[in-house]
Amino acid sequence: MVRRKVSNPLAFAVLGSLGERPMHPYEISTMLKARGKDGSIKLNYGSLYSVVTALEKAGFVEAVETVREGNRPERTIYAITDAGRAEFDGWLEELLGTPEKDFRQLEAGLAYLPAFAPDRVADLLEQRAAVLEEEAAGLERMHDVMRSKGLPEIFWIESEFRVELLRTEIAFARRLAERIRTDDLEGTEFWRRTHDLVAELGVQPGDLLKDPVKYFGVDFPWLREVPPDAQ
Amino acid sequence: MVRRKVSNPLAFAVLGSLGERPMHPYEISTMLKARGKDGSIKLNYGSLYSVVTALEKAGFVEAVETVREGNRPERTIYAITDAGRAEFDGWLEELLGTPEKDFRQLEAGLAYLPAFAPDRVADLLEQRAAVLEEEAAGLERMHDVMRSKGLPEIFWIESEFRVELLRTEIAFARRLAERIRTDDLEGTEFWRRTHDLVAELGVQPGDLLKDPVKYFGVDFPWLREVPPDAQ
DNA sequence: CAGCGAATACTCGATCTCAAGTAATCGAGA
DNA sequence: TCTCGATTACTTGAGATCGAGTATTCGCTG
Repeated sequence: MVRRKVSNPLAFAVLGSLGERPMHPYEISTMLKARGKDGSIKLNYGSLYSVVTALEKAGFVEAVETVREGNRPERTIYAITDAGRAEFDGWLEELLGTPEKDFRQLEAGLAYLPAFAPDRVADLLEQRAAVLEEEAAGLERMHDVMRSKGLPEIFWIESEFRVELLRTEIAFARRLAERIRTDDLEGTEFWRRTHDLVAELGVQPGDLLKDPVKYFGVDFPWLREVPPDAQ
Repeated sequence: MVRRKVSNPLAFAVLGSLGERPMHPYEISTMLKARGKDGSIKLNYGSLYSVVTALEKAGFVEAVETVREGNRPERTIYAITDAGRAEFDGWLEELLGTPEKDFRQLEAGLAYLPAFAPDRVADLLEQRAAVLEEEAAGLERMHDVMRSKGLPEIFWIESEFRVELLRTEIAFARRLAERIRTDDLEGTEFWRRTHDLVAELGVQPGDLLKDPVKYFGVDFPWLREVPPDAQ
Protein backbone atom coordinates (compact mmCIF):
# COMPACT_ATOMS: atom_id res chain seq x y z
CA MET A 1 0.00 0.00 0.00
CA VAL A 2 2.29 2.70 1.35
CA ARG A 3 5.37 3.02 -0.84
CA ARG A 4 8.19 1.98 1.44
CA LYS A 5 11.58 3.54 1.12
CA VAL A 6 13.15 0.13 1.65
CA SER A 7 10.81 -2.56 0.45
CA ASN A 8 12.83 -5.77 0.84
CA PRO A 9 11.13 -7.92 3.51
CA LEU A 10 14.56 -8.43 4.99
CA ALA A 11 14.43 -4.75 6.01
CA PHE A 12 11.34 -5.59 8.04
CA ALA A 13 13.23 -8.35 9.83
CA VAL A 14 16.15 -5.99 10.46
CA LEU A 15 13.83 -3.42 12.05
CA GLY A 16 12.18 -6.16 14.10
CA SER A 17 15.55 -7.43 15.33
CA LEU A 18 16.95 -4.01 16.17
CA GLY A 19 13.71 -3.36 18.04
CA GLU A 20 15.01 -5.78 20.66
CA ARG A 21 18.47 -4.33 21.04
CA PRO A 22 21.27 -2.78 18.95
CA MET A 23 23.23 -5.26 16.86
CA HIS A 24 25.64 -5.44 13.97
CA PRO A 25 24.36 -6.83 10.66
CA TYR A 26 26.01 -10.21 10.91
CA GLU A 27 24.58 -10.65 14.39
CA ILE A 28 21.11 -9.96 13.00
CA SER A 29 21.64 -12.68 10.44
CA THR A 30 22.73 -15.25 13.04
CA MET A 31 19.78 -14.37 15.25
CA LEU A 32 17.35 -14.79 12.38
CA LYS A 33 18.85 -18.18 11.64
CA ALA A 34 18.86 -19.26 15.29
CA ARG A 35 15.17 -18.45 15.54
CA GLY A 36 14.36 -20.03 12.20
CA LYS A 37 12.98 -16.75 10.83
CA ASP A 38 15.08 -17.27 7.71
CA GLY A 39 12.46 -19.81 6.71
CA SER A 40 9.88 -17.02 6.47
CA ILE A 41 12.01 -14.11 5.30
CA LYS A 42 14.64 -14.51 2.63
CA LEU A 43 18.08 -13.86 4.06
CA ASN A 44 20.94 -13.01 1.73
CA TYR A 45 24.14 -11.38 2.93
CA GLY A 46 24.40 -9.10 -0.06
CA SER A 47 20.89 -7.84 0.55
CA LEU A 48 21.46 -7.58 4.30
CA TYR A 49 24.22 -5.01 4.09
CA SER A 50 22.62 -2.95 1.34
CA VAL A 51 19.30 -3.00 3.20
CA VAL A 52 20.93 -1.79 6.42
CA THR A 53 22.62 1.03 4.49
CA ALA A 54 19.31 1.96 2.86
CA LEU A 55 17.58 1.93 6.25
CA GLU A 56 20.27 4.20 7.63
CA LYS A 57 19.84 6.62 4.73
CA ALA A 58 16.08 6.63 5.33
CA GLY A 59 16.65 7.43 9.01
CA PHE A 60 15.13 4.21 10.32
CA VAL A 61 18.35 2.96 11.94
CA GLU A 62 21.56 4.65 13.00
CA ALA A 63 25.10 3.48 13.64
CA VAL A 64 25.83 3.74 17.36
CA GLU A 65 29.27 2.17 17.61
CA THR A 66 31.98 0.49 15.60
CA VAL A 67 34.09 -2.06 17.37
CA ARG A 68 37.08 -4.03 16.26
CA GLU A 69 38.11 -7.31 17.84
CA GLY A 70 41.62 -8.36 17.01
CA ASN A 71 42.31 -8.35 13.32
CA ARG A 72 38.70 -9.01 12.32
CA PRO A 73 36.84 -6.54 10.10
CA GLU A 74 35.14 -3.70 11.91
CA ARG A 75 31.63 -4.36 13.06
CA THR A 76 29.23 -1.44 12.95
CA ILE A 77 26.49 -1.69 15.54
CA TYR A 78 23.14 -0.21 14.56
CA ALA A 79 20.14 0.84 16.67
CA ILE A 80 16.57 1.49 15.59
CA THR A 81 15.26 5.09 15.66
CA ASP A 82 11.76 6.32 16.50
CA ALA A 83 11.04 6.70 12.79
CA GLY A 84 12.23 3.12 12.39
CA ARG A 85 9.86 1.92 15.10
CA ALA A 86 6.96 3.68 13.36
CA GLU A 87 7.97 2.15 10.04
CA PHE A 88 8.07 -1.33 11.57
CA ASP A 89 4.64 -0.82 13.12
CA GLY A 90 3.07 0.34 9.90
CA TRP A 91 4.73 -2.48 8.02
CA LEU A 92 3.60 -5.22 10.39
CA GLU A 93 0.07 -3.83 10.32
CA GLU A 94 0.14 -4.03 6.55
CA LEU A 95 1.67 -7.51 6.44
CA LEU A 96 -1.03 -8.86 8.72
CA GLY A 97 -4.09 -6.90 7.67
CA THR A 98 -3.66 -6.11 3.99
CA PRO A 99 -3.06 -9.07 1.70
CA GLU A 100 -1.01 -8.31 -1.35
CA LYS A 101 -0.72 -10.52 -4.36
CA ASP A 102 2.15 -12.94 -4.29
CA PHE A 103 2.95 -15.13 -7.23
CA ARG A 104 3.75 -18.77 -6.65
CA GLN A 105 6.01 -20.96 -8.71
CA LEU A 106 3.46 -23.70 -9.35
CA GLU A 107 0.90 -21.24 -10.69
CA ALA A 108 3.27 -20.22 -13.46
CA GLY A 109 3.76 -23.86 -14.40
CA LEU A 110 0.05 -24.67 -14.31
CA ALA A 111 -0.61 -21.76 -16.68
CA TYR A 112 1.33 -23.63 -19.37
CA LEU A 113 0.31 -27.22 -18.67
CA PRO A 114 -0.82 -28.01 -22.24
CA ALA A 115 2.77 -27.57 -23.43
CA PHE A 116 3.61 -31.05 -22.09
CA ALA A 117 1.77 -34.31 -22.73
CA PRO A 118 -0.76 -35.18 -20.00
CA ASP A 119 1.10 -38.16 -18.57
CA ARG A 120 4.33 -36.26 -18.29
CA VAL A 121 2.52 -33.53 -16.36
CA ALA A 122 0.96 -36.10 -14.04
CA ASP A 123 4.38 -37.62 -13.35
CA LEU A 124 5.91 -34.26 -12.57
CA LEU A 125 3.07 -33.28 -10.27
CA GLU A 126 3.48 -36.48 -8.31
CA GLN A 127 7.21 -35.91 -8.07
CA ARG A 128 6.53 -32.42 -6.73
CA ALA A 129 4.06 -33.75 -4.16
CA ALA A 130 6.62 -36.25 -2.92
CA VAL A 131 9.29 -33.59 -2.41
CA LEU A 132 6.84 -31.27 -0.64
CA GLU A 133 5.73 -34.16 1.57
CA GLU A 134 9.33 -34.47 2.78
CA GLU A 135 9.51 -30.78 3.54
CA ALA A 136 6.23 -30.77 5.45
CA ALA A 137 7.26 -33.83 7.45
CA GLY A 138 10.57 -32.17 8.32
CA LEU A 139 8.82 -29.05 9.58
CA GLU A 140 6.42 -31.10 11.66
CA ARG A 141 9.27 -33.02 13.25
CA MET A 142 10.79 -29.66 14.14
CA HIS A 143 7.51 -28.56 15.71
CA ASP A 144 7.45 -31.70 17.82
CA VAL A 145 10.93 -30.94 19.09
CA MET A 146 9.94 -27.37 19.97
CA ARG A 147 6.81 -28.58 21.73
CA SER A 148 8.77 -31.16 23.70
CA LYS A 149 11.09 -28.38 24.90
CA GLY A 150 8.09 -26.52 26.27
CA LEU A 151 8.29 -23.65 23.78
CA PRO A 152 4.93 -21.94 23.18
CA GLU A 153 3.43 -22.43 19.73
CA ILE A 154 3.37 -18.71 19.00
CA PHE A 155 7.14 -18.90 18.46
CA TRP A 156 6.78 -21.07 15.37
CA ILE A 157 3.28 -20.13 14.19
CA GLU A 158 4.59 -18.95 10.81
CA SER A 159 5.96 -22.41 10.28
CA GLU A 160 2.57 -23.97 11.08
CA PHE A 161 1.12 -21.74 8.39
CA ARG A 162 3.73 -22.91 5.91
CA VAL A 163 2.84 -26.52 6.66
CA GLU A 164 -0.82 -25.83 5.92
CA LEU A 165 0.06 -24.25 2.59
CA LEU A 166 2.31 -27.20 1.79
CA ARG A 167 -0.46 -29.67 2.60
CA THR A 168 -2.85 -27.74 0.34
CA GLU A 169 -0.33 -27.79 -2.49
CA ILE A 170 0.41 -31.49 -2.01
CA ALA A 171 -3.28 -32.37 -2.06
CA PHE A 172 -3.87 -30.22 -5.13
CA ALA A 173 -0.94 -31.69 -7.04
CA ARG A 174 -1.93 -35.29 -6.24
CA ARG A 175 -5.58 -34.73 -7.09
CA LEU A 176 -4.74 -32.98 -10.35
CA ALA A 177 -2.35 -35.78 -11.36
CA GLU A 178 -5.08 -38.32 -10.67
CA ARG A 179 -7.69 -36.33 -12.61
CA ILE A 180 -5.34 -36.03 -15.58
CA ARG A 181 -4.63 -39.77 -15.64
CA THR A 182 -8.33 -40.67 -15.51
CA ASP A 183 -9.39 -38.01 -18.03
CA ASP A 184 -11.57 -36.57 -15.30
CA LEU A 185 -10.23 -33.04 -15.90
CA GLU A 186 -12.27 -31.35 -18.61
CA GLY A 187 -10.22 -30.82 -21.72
CA THR A 188 -7.81 -33.68 -21.05
CA GLU A 189 -9.02 -35.90 -23.86
CA PHE A 190 -8.60 -33.07 -26.31
CA TRP A 191 -5.20 -32.28 -24.81
CA ARG A 192 -4.06 -35.90 -25.00
CA ARG A 193 -5.27 -36.24 -28.59
CA THR A 194 -3.43 -33.06 -29.56
CA HIS A 195 -0.14 -34.44 -28.33
CA ASP A 196 -0.74 -37.80 -29.98
CA LEU A 197 -1.49 -36.11 -33.32
CA VAL A 198 1.57 -33.92 -33.06
CA ALA A 199 3.70 -36.98 -32.36
CA GLU A 200 2.10 -39.14 -35.08
CA LEU A 201 1.57 -36.70 -37.90
CA GLY A 202 4.15 -34.07 -37.10
CA VAL A 203 1.46 -31.38 -37.36
CA GLN A 204 1.90 -28.06 -35.57
CA PRO A 205 -0.33 -27.64 -32.49
CA GLY A 206 -1.67 -24.38 -33.92
CA ASP A 207 -2.90 -26.07 -37.09
CA LEU A 208 -5.01 -28.53 -35.14
CA LEU A 209 -7.09 -25.69 -33.77
CA LYS A 210 -7.70 -24.22 -37.19
CA ASP A 211 -9.80 -27.19 -38.27
CA PRO A 212 -11.00 -29.01 -35.15
CA VAL A 213 -13.65 -30.95 -37.07
CA LYS A 214 -10.99 -32.51 -39.29
CA TYR A 215 -8.68 -33.55 -36.46
CA PHE A 216 -11.06 -34.13 -33.56
CA GLY A 217 -14.33 -34.89 -35.30
CA VAL A 218 -16.11 -32.21 -33.26
CA ASP A 219 -16.25 -28.46 -33.18
CA PHE A 220 -15.10 -26.53 -30.11
CA PRO A 221 -17.49 -23.66 -29.57
CA TRP A 222 -15.11 -22.06 -27.03
CA LEU A 223 -12.54 -21.62 -29.78
CA ARG A 224 -14.55 -18.60 -30.86
CA GLU A 225 -14.58 -17.28 -27.30
CA VAL A 226 -10.83 -17.52 -26.83
CA PRO A 227 -9.23 -17.67 -30.28
CA PRO A 228 -5.57 -18.69 -30.34
CA ASP A 229 -4.68 -15.16 -31.34
CA ALA A 230 -6.82 -13.88 -28.50
CA GLN A 231 -6.84 -10.15 -28.82
CA MET B 1 17.97 -25.77 -9.93
CA VAL B 2 19.64 -24.92 -13.21
CA ARG B 3 20.94 -21.37 -13.20
CA ARG B 4 18.87 -19.68 -15.87
CA LYS B 5 20.35 -16.94 -17.97
CA VAL B 6 17.07 -15.03 -17.66
CA SER B 7 15.34 -15.98 -14.46
CA ASN B 8 12.32 -13.67 -14.35
CA PRO B 9 9.14 -15.82 -14.60
CA LEU B 10 7.93 -13.36 -17.20
CA ALA B 11 10.65 -14.74 -19.48
CA PHE B 12 9.01 -18.16 -19.12
CA ALA B 13 5.69 -16.65 -20.22
CA VAL B 14 7.39 -14.93 -23.16
CA LEU B 15 8.91 -18.23 -24.31
CA GLY B 16 5.55 -19.94 -23.86
CA SER B 17 3.78 -17.27 -25.92
CA LEU B 18 6.34 -17.20 -28.71
CA GLY B 19 6.06 -20.99 -28.80
CA GLU B 20 2.63 -20.46 -30.37
CA ARG B 21 3.66 -17.94 -33.01
CA PRO B 22 5.96 -14.95 -33.48
CA MET B 23 4.77 -11.77 -31.78
CA HIS B 24 5.96 -8.36 -30.72
CA PRO B 25 6.38 -7.72 -27.00
CA TYR B 26 3.28 -5.63 -26.54
CA GLU B 27 1.22 -8.31 -28.28
CA ILE B 28 2.56 -10.87 -25.80
CA SER B 29 1.41 -8.67 -22.96
CA THR B 30 -2.13 -8.27 -24.35
CA MET B 31 -2.38 -12.01 -24.95
CA LEU B 32 -1.29 -12.77 -21.41
CA LYS B 33 -3.93 -10.37 -20.12
CA ALA B 34 -6.65 -11.72 -22.41
CA ARG B 35 -5.98 -15.23 -21.11
CA GLY B 36 -5.71 -14.10 -17.52
CA LYS B 37 -2.15 -15.42 -17.23
CA ASP B 38 -1.14 -12.12 -15.69
CA GLY B 39 -2.80 -13.39 -12.52
CA SER B 40 -0.19 -16.14 -12.29
CA ILE B 41 2.88 -14.43 -13.72
CA LYS B 42 3.74 -10.87 -12.81
CA LEU B 43 3.55 -8.66 -15.87
CA ASN B 44 5.34 -5.31 -15.95
CA TYR B 45 6.14 -3.44 -19.14
CA GLY B 46 9.57 -2.40 -17.99
CA SER B 47 10.45 -6.00 -17.21
CA LEU B 48 8.86 -7.26 -20.42
CA TYR B 49 11.15 -5.33 -22.75
CA SER B 50 14.30 -5.95 -20.77
CA VAL B 51 13.44 -9.65 -20.52
CA VAL B 52 12.91 -9.93 -24.28
CA THR B 53 16.26 -8.24 -24.87
CA ALA B 54 17.94 -10.60 -22.42
CA LEU B 55 16.30 -13.60 -24.11
CA GLU B 56 17.58 -12.39 -27.46
CA LYS B 57 21.10 -12.03 -26.11
CA ALA B 58 20.91 -15.54 -24.71
CA GLY B 59 19.81 -16.85 -28.11
CA PHE B 60 16.39 -18.04 -26.94
CA VAL B 61 14.43 -15.68 -29.21
CA GLU B 62 15.34 -13.75 -32.35
CA ALA B 63 13.92 -10.68 -34.07
CA VAL B 64 12.31 -11.77 -37.34
CA GLU B 65 10.77 -8.55 -38.55
CA THR B 66 10.23 -4.94 -37.64
CA VAL B 67 7.12 -3.28 -38.95
CA ARG B 68 5.95 0.28 -38.76
CA GLU B 69 2.31 1.26 -39.12
CA GLY B 70 1.82 4.92 -39.79
CA ASN B 71 3.75 7.07 -37.40
CA ARG B 72 3.58 4.61 -34.50
CA PRO B 73 6.77 3.36 -32.92
CA GLU B 74 8.32 0.40 -34.62
CA ARG B 75 7.20 -3.01 -33.48
CA THR B 76 9.84 -5.69 -33.45
CA ILE B 77 8.44 -9.16 -33.95
CA TYR B 78 10.30 -11.97 -32.21
CA ALA B 79 10.25 -15.72 -32.77
CA ILE B 80 11.42 -18.52 -30.47
CA THR B 81 14.56 -20.47 -31.41
CA ASP B 82 15.32 -24.15 -30.87
CA ALA B 83 17.44 -23.22 -27.89
CA GLY B 84 14.47 -21.22 -26.60
CA ARG B 85 12.17 -24.21 -26.97
CA ALA B 86 14.63 -26.34 -25.01
CA GLU B 87 14.86 -23.67 -22.32
CA PHE B 88 11.09 -23.48 -22.03
CA ASP B 89 10.84 -27.26 -21.74
CA GLY B 90 13.43 -27.45 -19.02
CA TRP B 91 11.85 -24.56 -17.20
CA LEU B 92 8.33 -25.98 -17.26
CA GLU B 93 9.65 -29.32 -16.09
CA GLU B 94 11.31 -27.59 -13.17
CA LEU B 95 8.29 -25.44 -12.34
CA LEU B 96 6.06 -28.47 -12.16
CA GLY B 97 8.32 -31.12 -10.73
CA THR B 98 10.81 -29.33 -8.49
CA PRO B 99 9.32 -27.16 -5.77
CA GLU B 100 11.42 -24.21 -4.79
CA LYS B 101 10.96 -22.16 -1.70
CA ASP B 102 8.74 -19.16 -2.11
CA PHE B 103 8.23 -16.69 0.69
CA ARG B 104 4.75 -15.43 1.45
CA GLN B 105 3.83 -12.11 2.87
CA LEU B 106 1.81 -13.42 5.79
CA GLU B 107 4.66 -15.63 6.97
CA ALA B 108 6.85 -12.57 7.48
CA GLY B 109 4.12 -10.93 9.53
CA LEU B 110 3.46 -14.04 11.62
CA ALA B 111 7.15 -14.23 12.44
CA TYR B 112 6.81 -10.96 14.37
CA LEU B 113 3.36 -11.36 15.91
CA PRO B 114 4.44 -10.63 19.50
CA ALA B 115 5.31 -7.07 18.48
CA PHE B 116 1.61 -6.15 18.56
CA ALA B 117 -0.90 -6.74 21.35
CA PRO B 118 -2.95 -9.93 20.89
CA ASP B 119 -6.29 -8.25 20.18
CA ARG B 120 -4.81 -5.97 17.56
CA VAL B 121 -3.34 -9.00 15.81
CA ALA B 122 -6.68 -10.78 15.93
CA ASP B 123 -8.43 -7.75 14.38
CA LEU B 124 -5.90 -7.51 11.60
CA LEU B 125 -6.11 -11.21 10.81
CA GLU B 126 -9.86 -10.98 10.52
CA GLN B 127 -9.54 -7.97 8.28
CA ARG B 128 -7.14 -9.92 6.08
CA ALA B 129 -9.50 -12.88 5.90
CA ALA B 130 -12.35 -10.62 4.80
CA VAL B 131 -10.31 -9.11 1.96
CA LEU B 132 -9.11 -12.54 0.82
CA GLU B 133 -12.67 -13.82 0.92
CA GLU B 134 -13.62 -11.14 -1.62
CA GLU B 135 -10.76 -12.12 -3.87
CA ALA B 136 -11.63 -15.82 -3.72
CA ALA B 137 -15.30 -15.11 -4.43
CA GLY B 138 -14.33 -12.95 -7.42
CA LEU B 139 -12.18 -15.73 -8.86
CA GLU B 140 -14.93 -18.27 -8.38
CA ARG B 141 -17.44 -16.04 -10.16
CA MET B 142 -14.96 -15.86 -13.02
CA HIS B 143 -14.69 -19.64 -13.09
CA ASP B 144 -18.48 -19.92 -13.33
CA VAL B 145 -18.48 -17.58 -16.30
CA MET B 146 -15.77 -19.63 -18.03
CA ARG B 147 -17.64 -22.85 -17.33
CA SER B 148 -20.89 -21.40 -18.67
CA LYS B 149 -19.10 -20.54 -21.88
CA GLY B 150 -18.06 -24.16 -22.28
CA LEU B 151 -14.35 -23.55 -21.72
CA PRO B 152 -12.51 -26.60 -20.37
CA GLU B 153 -11.22 -26.31 -16.81
CA ILE B 154 -7.62 -26.89 -17.86
CA PHE B 155 -7.60 -23.30 -19.18
CA TRP B 156 -7.96 -21.82 -15.73
CA ILE B 157 -6.52 -24.56 -13.55
CA GLU B 158 -3.86 -22.22 -12.12
CA SER B 159 -6.66 -20.01 -10.88
CA GLU B 160 -8.35 -22.97 -9.17
CA PHE B 161 -5.08 -23.58 -7.37
CA ARG B 162 -4.93 -19.96 -6.28
CA VAL B 163 -8.44 -20.24 -4.84
CA GLU B 164 -7.41 -23.27 -2.80
CA LEU B 165 -4.42 -21.43 -1.38
CA LEU B 166 -6.64 -18.44 -0.59
CA ARG B 167 -9.14 -20.68 1.20
CA THR B 168 -6.31 -22.20 3.24
CA GLU B 169 -5.03 -18.78 4.20
CA ILE B 170 -8.51 -17.50 5.08
CA ALA B 171 -9.20 -20.50 7.28
CA PHE B 172 -5.81 -20.18 8.97
CA ALA B 173 -6.22 -16.46 9.64
CA ARG B 174 -9.75 -16.88 11.07
CA ARG B 175 -8.77 -19.83 13.24
CA LEU B 176 -5.67 -18.08 14.55
CA ALA B 177 -7.66 -14.92 15.37
CA GLU B 178 -10.16 -17.04 17.27
CA ARG B 179 -7.46 -18.92 19.15
CA ILE B 180 -5.77 -15.66 20.13
CA ARG B 181 -9.01 -14.19 21.45
CA THR B 182 -9.80 -17.26 23.53
CA ASP B 183 -6.24 -17.70 24.82
CA ASP B 184 -6.26 -21.11 23.17
CA LEU B 185 -2.92 -20.48 21.46
CA GLU B 186 -0.07 -21.46 23.75
CA GLY B 187 1.86 -18.44 24.88
CA THR B 188 -1.01 -15.98 24.44
CA GLU B 189 -1.55 -15.32 28.14
CA PHE B 190 2.11 -14.51 28.57
CA TRP B 191 2.01 -12.40 25.42
CA ARG B 192 -1.09 -10.49 26.56
CA ARG B 193 0.39 -9.94 30.02
CA THR B 194 3.62 -8.59 28.52
CA HIS B 195 1.75 -5.95 26.54
CA ASP B 196 -0.38 -5.01 29.56
CA LEU B 197 2.71 -4.59 31.72
CA VAL B 198 4.47 -2.51 29.09
CA ALA B 199 1.40 -0.28 28.84
CA GLU B 200 0.87 -0.02 32.63
CA LEU B 201 4.39 0.19 33.95
CA GLY B 202 6.23 1.49 30.94
CA VAL B 203 8.76 -1.33 31.29
CA GLN B 204 10.81 -2.46 28.28
CA PRO B 205 9.70 -5.83 26.87
CA GLY B 206 13.25 -7.12 27.16
CA ASP B 207 13.38 -6.44 30.91
CA LEU B 208 10.32 -8.58 31.55
CA LEU B 209 12.14 -11.64 30.26
CA LYS B 210 15.11 -11.03 32.51
CA ASP B 211 13.08 -11.71 35.65
CA PRO B 212 9.97 -13.69 34.67
CA VAL B 213 9.26 -14.75 38.26
CA LYS B 214 8.94 -11.12 39.33
CA TYR B 215 6.62 -10.10 36.52
CA PHE B 216 4.73 -13.27 35.71
CA GLY B 217 4.96 -15.21 38.95
CA VAL B 218 6.35 -18.22 37.12
CA ASP B 219 9.58 -19.24 35.50
CA PHE B 220 9.77 -20.00 31.78
CA PRO B 221 12.07 -22.96 31.29
CA TRP B 222 12.17 -22.34 27.52
CA LEU B 223 13.86 -19.02 28.15
CA ARG B 224 17.05 -20.98 28.64
CA GLU B 225 16.48 -22.86 25.39
CA VAL B 226 16.01 -19.74 23.29
CA PRO B 227 17.54 -16.81 25.16
CA PRO B 228 16.65 -13.35 23.85
CA ASP B 229 20.19 -12.95 22.62
CA ALA B 230 19.94 -16.35 20.99
CA GLN B 231 23.27 -17.15 19.52
C1' DC C 1 51.24 -28.14 17.23
C1' DA C 2 50.35 -28.18 12.24
C1' DG C 3 46.78 -28.44 9.11
C1' DC C 4 42.23 -27.66 7.63
C1' DG C 5 37.44 -27.10 7.41
C1' DA C 6 33.86 -24.25 9.47
C1' DA C 7 32.41 -19.93 10.98
C1' DT C 8 32.83 -14.89 10.98
C1' DA C 9 32.04 -10.61 8.78
C1' DC C 10 31.69 -8.46 5.16
C1' DT C 11 32.22 -6.50 -0.28
C1' DC C 12 31.41 -6.26 -5.19
C1' DG C 13 29.33 -5.68 -9.43
C1' DA C 14 26.35 -7.71 -12.86
C1' DT C 15 21.61 -8.20 -13.35
C1' DC C 16 17.02 -7.40 -12.48
C1' DT C 17 12.98 -4.71 -11.41
C1' DC C 18 9.63 -1.38 -11.89
C1' DA C 19 7.09 3.11 -11.57
C1' DA C 20 6.73 6.75 -14.29
C1' DG C 21 7.15 8.98 -18.48
C1' DT C 22 6.49 9.66 -23.63
C1' DA C 23 4.31 10.01 -27.81
C1' DA C 24 1.42 8.56 -31.22
C1' DT C 25 -3.36 6.86 -32.63
C1' DC C 26 -8.15 5.58 -32.04
C1' DG C 27 -12.88 6.29 -31.16
C1' DA C 28 -16.90 8.27 -29.05
C1' DG C 29 -19.43 12.15 -28.16
C1' DA C 30 -20.57 17.15 -28.61
C1' DT D 1 -14.93 18.09 -37.12
C1' DC D 2 -12.96 19.05 -32.73
C1' DT D 3 -11.72 17.33 -28.40
C1' DC D 4 -10.35 14.32 -24.90
C1' DG D 5 -9.78 10.16 -22.64
C1' DA D 6 -8.38 5.40 -23.62
C1' DT D 7 -5.27 2.41 -25.82
C1' DT D 8 -1.02 1.22 -28.10
C1' DA D 9 3.81 0.59 -27.83
C1' DC D 10 7.74 1.40 -25.78
C1' DT D 11 11.90 3.89 -22.91
C1' DT D 12 14.38 5.39 -18.98
C1' DG D 13 16.97 5.55 -14.89
C1' DA D 14 17.18 4.92 -10.12
C1' DG D 15 17.34 1.70 -7.04
C1' DA D 16 16.98 -3.30 -5.51
C1' DT D 17 18.79 -7.83 -5.55
C1' DC D 18 21.77 -11.60 -5.09
C1' DG D 19 25.44 -15.02 -5.95
C1' DA D 20 29.98 -15.33 -5.46
C1' DG D 21 34.11 -13.85 -3.71
C1' DT D 22 37.54 -12.52 0.13
C1' DA D 23 40.11 -12.54 4.21
C1' DT D 24 40.48 -13.58 8.86
C1' DT D 25 40.02 -16.51 12.96
C1' DC D 26 38.35 -20.47 15.55
C1' DG D 27 38.31 -25.16 16.92
C1' DC D 28 39.18 -29.86 16.19
C1' DT D 29 41.96 -33.80 14.90
C1' DG D 30 45.85 -36.55 14.29
